[in-house]
Amino acid sequence: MRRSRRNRQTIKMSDVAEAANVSPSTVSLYLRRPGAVSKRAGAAIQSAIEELGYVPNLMAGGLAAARSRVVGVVVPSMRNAFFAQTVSAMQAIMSSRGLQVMFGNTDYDEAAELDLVRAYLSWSPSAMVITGLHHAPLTRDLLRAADCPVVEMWELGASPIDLAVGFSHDEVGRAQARHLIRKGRRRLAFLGARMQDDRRAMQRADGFAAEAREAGIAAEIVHHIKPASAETAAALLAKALAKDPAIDGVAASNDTIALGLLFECVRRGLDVPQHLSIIGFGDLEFAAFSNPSLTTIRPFGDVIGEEIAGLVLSVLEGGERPENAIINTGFVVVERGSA
Amino acid sequence: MRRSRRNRQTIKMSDVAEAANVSPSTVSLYLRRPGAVSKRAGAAIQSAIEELGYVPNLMAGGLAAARSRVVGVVVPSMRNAFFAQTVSAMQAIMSSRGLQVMFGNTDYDEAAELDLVRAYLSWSPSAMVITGLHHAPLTRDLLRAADCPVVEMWELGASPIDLAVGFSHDEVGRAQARHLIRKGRRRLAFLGARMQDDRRAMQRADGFAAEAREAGIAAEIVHHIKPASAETAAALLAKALAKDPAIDGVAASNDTIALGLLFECVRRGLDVPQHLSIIGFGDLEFAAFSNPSLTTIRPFGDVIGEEIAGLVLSVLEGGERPENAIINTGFVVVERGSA
DNA sequence: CTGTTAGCGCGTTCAA
DNA sequence: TTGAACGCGCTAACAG
Repeated sequence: MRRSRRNRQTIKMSDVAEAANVSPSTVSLYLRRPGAVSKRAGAAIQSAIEELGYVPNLMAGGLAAARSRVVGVVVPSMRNAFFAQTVSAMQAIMSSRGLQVMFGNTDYDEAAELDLVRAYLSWSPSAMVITGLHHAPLTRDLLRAADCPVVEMWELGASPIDLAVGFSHDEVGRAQARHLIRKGRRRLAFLGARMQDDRRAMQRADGFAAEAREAGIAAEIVHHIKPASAETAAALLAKALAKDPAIDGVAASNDTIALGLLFECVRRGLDVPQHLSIIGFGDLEFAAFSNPSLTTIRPFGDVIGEEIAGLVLSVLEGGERPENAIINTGFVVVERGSA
Repeated sequence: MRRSRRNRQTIKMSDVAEAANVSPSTVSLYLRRPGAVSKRAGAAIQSAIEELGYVPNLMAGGLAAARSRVVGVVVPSMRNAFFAQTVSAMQAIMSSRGLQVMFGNTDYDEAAELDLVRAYLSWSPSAMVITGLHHAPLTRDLLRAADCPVVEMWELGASPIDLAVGFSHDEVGRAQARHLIRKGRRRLAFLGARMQDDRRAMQRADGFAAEAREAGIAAEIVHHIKPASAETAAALLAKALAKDPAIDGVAASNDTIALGLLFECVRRGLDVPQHLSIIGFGDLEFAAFSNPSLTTIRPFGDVIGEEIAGLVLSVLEGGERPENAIINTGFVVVERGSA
């Protein structure tokens, strides 16, 4: 029966100490700073650990140190390839340095975000990583009061709580508009899904509109309440064409929408990029496969994850703290067939 | 300066107890079983908690209980949409019941898997969730000795350590072959990426070959060492055609390969499904968008996550344990244009 | 470099 | 139903 709770003979630090003929605190010290212990003691401890199969109890350690090796990570959705990429890259590095990633999805819900932040803070984490710069006031307060580095990611612009790693979505929208304009397009539209929840998509839309306005070019912003999908894309295109049948260049809030648009254009017999130029955002794997292939914007999600891991590790280990560091990971326009 | 460690005034259970005029253990009892405390005391405690903004210290609780509300989850890669879906679905349910998900990617490396398992076990988790049924012997031993439910997911077949939720990859391979045969295809091939690491892909290939053999039909298995991508797919197709230029039906180890094949067929002027039928695996979002759209197999990754959450929660709460439960979440063939 | 001494904040007996 | 006592396994001063 595997359910009994107290039956397992757990090897603890004092057992290791006894086997190695040293005191528990020497073992503890060896585990945390191997160099601070004599070679003889270190070797004895190491072999005792291996023979006994000792595994440290991280909860006890965390309780005593008032700090755990946990990093709390809050994202809108891991189903989104962006965040999956960032969190995976981050986890790989952190894991190799003894940090454990706890993650949760908010599904763009501020109440869920607050719950997750509260839950993670109750583990006395080594760091908190959260998506975006906008949070409920209470969430912000909790994070500001947190006794650990706080990294806000995937967005730059407003003033961060502590550290920030990401890029400007306003700039992305502007780059989308500039690209279409450079291609000779003069009647633009930005098509976005679920922008009422996704503030970063909204910022891209605003940047897009601003850039067009400054260039003296017409630009519609069309949005749909539902999340990105092929159907949403079809509905968005219909709506945009209804507003202005002569639209010749569109930016999509993400590549799922952009690919859906490509698909819908085929269905309608609209030639891309002849009649309509399309530029996406995200550079999904399939952006390169479509026909025509999708011109889009690549944001470097993995770099965001790596930078965050580096930042957190340097704060934790170096002691040297890049106070209020802001890292811009940038983005590039990937020009392909659709625009 | 946010780096000082002991400066934050943490509200602890004893503070709540004092404010509510009860003893700490009554507060503890109230938190764990609200019904076991008198109405008066309960109300007093509740308001004290809210006024003080008390947040339980999960490490202290876990240490005392010899068990944390952590669930360790080990997947090959969160970048893989399958696992992102499963883990997200699981996390959503678990989080609503007070369980925290800690996850890590193995990148199909058994040593990395072992490290992660060891790390998660040192948190005295409430449950362990791991991908597949095959692990290093030591990993298996650790998991078998673990004092918590262990769920192996995304694979059924061999005998599980404890609980299992998934489906048979052998059956998937057979279904792919059957579908192609039913479509009148007589010269088959299975094209797989990175099958030396991905045992489940290998099982699909074996099932595919077995089914073809039993039907008296030729079937090649072609593989490529590198991970799935458009280039890998192109190389695989070239290799398959070199082995047998008359191949008329292929199954891909996943939809990324399948979509890459579709793309490569366009490039080569091979009509799909006229000259070549293609069936994938995974039902990626873009399988429905391609031209022709991709016939594939849908595995219900979210259901796997939900079932796991339900299983774990019932073991943890119900006490009733579905000992050695095996849940088959199945799969369906999604017929579209490519086969 | 090592050992001693005190807790970390809470769950869990058990007696009242 | 409540409270007192005890200890979970470890870290962090400090003294030697």
